[in-house]
Amino acid sequence: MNFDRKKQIRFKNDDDIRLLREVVARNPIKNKNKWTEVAAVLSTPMFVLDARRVRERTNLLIEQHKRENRENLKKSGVDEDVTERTTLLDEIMELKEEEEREKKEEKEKKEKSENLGKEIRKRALECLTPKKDDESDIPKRRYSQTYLVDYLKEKSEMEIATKRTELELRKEELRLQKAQFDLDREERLQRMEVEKQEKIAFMDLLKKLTNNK
DNA sequence: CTAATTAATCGCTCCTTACC
DNA sequence: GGTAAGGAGCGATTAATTAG
Repeated sequence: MNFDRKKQIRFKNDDDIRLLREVVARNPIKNKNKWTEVAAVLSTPMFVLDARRVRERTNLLIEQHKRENRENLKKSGVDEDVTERTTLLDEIMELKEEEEREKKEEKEKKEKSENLGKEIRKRALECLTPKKDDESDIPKRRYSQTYLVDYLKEKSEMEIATKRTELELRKEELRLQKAQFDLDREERLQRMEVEKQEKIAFMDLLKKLTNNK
């Protein structure tokens, strides 16, 4: 028995929607401290939340959403209901994926440039270390200096070249990502619109039927 | 009603980041 | 280098909800 444990706060569907809206609006995936803001916005005296609670609830919802998607797919492609709830969850998942991709890329880039630096330094060092005596017809100092200059030149050229290609690649990637994202969003909105129209048509039909009675 | 299932809380640990 | 601070996730425990 633990007496200092808080009373549990259960999320209702409305609460979930409000939560998901805030998460999409503020993107705490990218700015960790935003979890606090989200919690502050959603908290009322009756419904007290902290950043951790908000984060854990979001994760739980996403887990459930993923599970549902998997199951729908298995049951031979039942389309998910197009509701605000699922739309929001999809968007949050995209935010998460985007963040992950960015982190991975950053890491890879860092490693790459580190390796490049190491390599060049190593080679420069090799050329600076004294050779055996039998090569001494070339003055040591001159010998190493020219090589050092060469390597420095090589180094900066390589860096500029790789940076340029990396930048172009990155730009292209971003463009594609954005295009895909916009496409997805457009598709979802359209689906929602179609559903709304169908609902309206259905209601009209109902009205007609009842009036004609 | 009780048993089973699902969700919330919390302690702990691991990771990253900032600072020395 | 290391280490303090804070975020995040995992798992055990407990509480609430649902099924039977």
